[in-house]
Amino acid sequence: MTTVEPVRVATWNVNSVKQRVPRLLPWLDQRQPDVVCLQETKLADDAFTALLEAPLKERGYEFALFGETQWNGVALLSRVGLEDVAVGIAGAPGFPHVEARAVAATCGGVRVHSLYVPNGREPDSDHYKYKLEWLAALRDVLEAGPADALVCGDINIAPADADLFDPAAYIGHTHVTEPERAALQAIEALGFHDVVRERWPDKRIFSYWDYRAGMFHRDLGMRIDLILASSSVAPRAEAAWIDRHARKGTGPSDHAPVIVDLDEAPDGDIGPVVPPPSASGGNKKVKLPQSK
DNA sequence: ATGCCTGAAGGGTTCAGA
Repeated sequence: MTTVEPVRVATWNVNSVKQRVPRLLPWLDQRQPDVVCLQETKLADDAFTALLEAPLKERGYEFALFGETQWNGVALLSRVGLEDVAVGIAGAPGFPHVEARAVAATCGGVRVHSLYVPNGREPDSDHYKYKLEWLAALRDVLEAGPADALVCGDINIAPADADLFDPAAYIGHTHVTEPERAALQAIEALGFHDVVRERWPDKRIFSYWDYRAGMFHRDLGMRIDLILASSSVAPRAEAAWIDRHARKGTGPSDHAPVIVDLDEAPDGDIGPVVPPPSASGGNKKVKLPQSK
């Protein structure tokens, strides 16, 4: 079933949800997202539930979790339905055990993936190979999945040099190598659109700033947290931005949330919105906004 | 120094992050 309501979707690497509760709950109240993908929760599922079940339920959210005690951990919050939850990426390798890096569900008619892609550490390391294999498995899952989909999360790849404060400083490092960017492009070749970059083609926009050395205040960051919308969903993206405000102040994550507002499903999915002229009598004509 | 912060585990320090 396809939703007819506008939906606000966000993704945020919170760098320990336990430490971030004083920022997360006010941010939910302020931004009112309908679907929230969290990464680096760093909390086992029972501890997450004990910590957040009450405040999330109070705000109308159901949630799906894939956590572990120390590292990684992803979550998916939704107040527009949470169906067919899938934990992990089928066919993806572990390191060596399967890490808590993916959870997906269908929310308001859209398949939403909350992802924490492996870091890669050093090019050609075992961890780097793991990252590339993991991304290849993700691509296959997306190819086999529903057409209406959103890929959200800490992708740990800067799609282009414009997504780095100092491209020269990153040459030879992970997040920018050709195989990593090719893995992202293989996902985009399925029809996925980087909706934030498409909305702000020339803007300096980052989603991560190192805690050290005043990097945020000097706006020296990277854009590695992405929302990719499938070809059927991308036209519904009415707004797309990075919520830099959430990186300010006391006790922030080192990542900022990324937010996309989806307008209601297109006419073809929900029937005509405007009645035919013969049924509208003497209504004056109005100029409709051009669809993008 | 070549990780300048931050967080987790668990122990008085180490590993991880990008």
